[in-house]
Amino acid sequence: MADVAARAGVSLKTVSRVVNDAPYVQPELAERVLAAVAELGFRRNHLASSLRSGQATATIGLLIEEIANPFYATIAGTAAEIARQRDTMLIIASSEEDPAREQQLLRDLCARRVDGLLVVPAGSPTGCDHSFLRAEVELGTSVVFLDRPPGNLRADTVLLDNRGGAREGVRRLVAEGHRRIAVLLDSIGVYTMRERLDGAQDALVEAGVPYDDRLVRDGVRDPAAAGRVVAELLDQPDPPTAFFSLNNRITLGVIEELYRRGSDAALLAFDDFELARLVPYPLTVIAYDTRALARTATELLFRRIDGDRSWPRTVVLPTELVARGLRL
Amino acid sequence: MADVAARAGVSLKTVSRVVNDAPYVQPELAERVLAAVAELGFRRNHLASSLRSGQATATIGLLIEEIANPFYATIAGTAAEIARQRDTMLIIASSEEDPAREQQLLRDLCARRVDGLLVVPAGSPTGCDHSFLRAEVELGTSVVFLDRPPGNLRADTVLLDNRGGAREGVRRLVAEGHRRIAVLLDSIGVYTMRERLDGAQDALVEAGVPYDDRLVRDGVRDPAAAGRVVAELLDQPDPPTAFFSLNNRITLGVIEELYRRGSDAALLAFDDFELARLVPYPLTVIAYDTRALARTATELLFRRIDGDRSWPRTVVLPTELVARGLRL
DNA sequence: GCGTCACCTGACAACGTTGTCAAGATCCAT
DNA sequence: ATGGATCTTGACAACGTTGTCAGGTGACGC
Repeated sequence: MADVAARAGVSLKTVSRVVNDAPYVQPELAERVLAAVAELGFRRNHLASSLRSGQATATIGLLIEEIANPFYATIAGTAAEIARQRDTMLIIASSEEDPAREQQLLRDLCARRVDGLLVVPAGSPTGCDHSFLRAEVELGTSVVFLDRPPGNLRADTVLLDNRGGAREGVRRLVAEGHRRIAVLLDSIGVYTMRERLDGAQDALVEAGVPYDDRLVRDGVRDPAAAGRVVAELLDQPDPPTAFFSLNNRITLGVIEELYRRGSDAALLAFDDFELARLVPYPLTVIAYDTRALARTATELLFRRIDGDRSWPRTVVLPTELVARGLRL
Repeated sequence: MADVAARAGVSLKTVSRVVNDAPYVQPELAERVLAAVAELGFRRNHLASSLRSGQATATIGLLIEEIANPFYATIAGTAAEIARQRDTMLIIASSEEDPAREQQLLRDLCARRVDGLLVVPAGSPTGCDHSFLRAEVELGTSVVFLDRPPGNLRADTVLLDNRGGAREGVRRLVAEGHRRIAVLLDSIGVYTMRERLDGAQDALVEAGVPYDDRLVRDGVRDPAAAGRVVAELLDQPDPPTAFFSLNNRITLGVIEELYRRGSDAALLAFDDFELARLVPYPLTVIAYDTRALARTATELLFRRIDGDRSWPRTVVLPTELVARGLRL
């Protein structure tokens, strides 16, 4: 910048004014400055700029579990889109469900002085503790949680109606006459899984269906494991007549095994997925609007960044039952 | 930091030494400093730090077309993973196939003084011009291109063997006796599409199959459009006996329409996808290792960041034909 | 007693910006 | 002419760090 100033024969401050198109610069001088900028290939250093001005790095951080997962990819895409409308860059970090790593990444993001943070808390058996963020929040970093609530911190939160959705879905299974419903889940440590399981139990209790906890299988981490669990459950005496899969990775494995066996068990699955229509087994999915989840959270975040100091709010978005799959 | 220094009764520099655990600090002083850090909730300002030290923002930029697309999400996830091993953050930006936006985003990333840039160039009919990056490269920002080559710039590039893969696939169709092969593509402006189409033509030419350009359909932007194009082609006299879909979004629409009609046309498709095994129509996919693509590019980038000044290289990764889908 | 060396500490400037302020120029209405 | 308002410019300090350098202490060998 000093070089530009020298070349244009003006002061540093005038160059600064021109590159920020501030008022009160003679057109002729501005032109000289712009020429010098072009010749020298000058580019404003965003770091120095936001260091000086204290706030406004025009960057927000997004902390999710895993970028490659379509759910989080959709969230990231939506957040990036809204951020771009405000010329804000998005730093994405993955915690891989590890609370320690989550904390480290959040601290690092704060050290980079992001304007705000969108956080999907890492699931953990002990429950996450986000109280370390309080200092940052007071220091001016806005934080919004999505998909899962924070631990030990009051902040804006956007959730899905996991419990209500699961309840509705299982109600339908019960209404269709199912009494033995197997539930497959990834990890009971994760908030959304607990909620969905609770919703299923709500529906069973209200219908007076006895609860058989041998039908609930935790720790189903991937499609292959899901397939094995389905096989095992179907091979036992008095097998389940319906399956409830609590996430879409599990759903894939369940479908494959049910299709392979030509089973006629009912299938209820949390999470819609793009190819659900083309899958060779009929199922009911509990769908929701992932983009709306991300949009709500990101807009809430920007409202905070813009200075909204009102009381933190929690938004819960609805789910919907949708029939999917091919009836071959 | 000044507050910490005051509280611990030491100089700024000593605090700096402690928080960077530099040598030559008395344990007792270090302890006092750490106590002050904890009490005051001090957090090092990464911006100021990298401003001072000139280089090393510990941040890289990734420019892709669209985060929500699973292909790019996989790339982003892989890049983030490798970056994290080096305590580097990842800024992700989407160009949405718009070269002007791409240029603006790349300039912005450079202004943020990222250590390096991973770029999937935006496809455009006119071909992209990345010469504006030359100044940045000379100024010290490393750049690696992936999936598509840069325009007017010599830089490391990691590509897939689009042409070879398409050639192999179409060779197989021809070997099975197909003579009328329809090709559906998104946009001929995109490098990968041109290469794949060229590969298909290579195979036809070498087999002496006459080329009917009414069977090549450009501008197929989404699954619904693909379905309509398939319907139209099959309804005309002398319909194609095989379809070649040049990307996976098109493939979904083609499958749906072929399945709906109970067609027996052969289907060849570029890009594998997770549910390909469960789709109700047999197809051959041209698969490749997306993670390897991203890994190669990211490792190349870090080698450059670490000071590798050797001649820019271009890496081409192989593709593979895989049978997918259910034969109902 | 003196030089050498390793260890420890702090003053100061610098990184590249921009906010603050003061001062000069110009214009208009009194 | 005079006062005031508006426009235009630049000197300077500051943002929060860290590299450089100079200086201090103590131990050791001669």
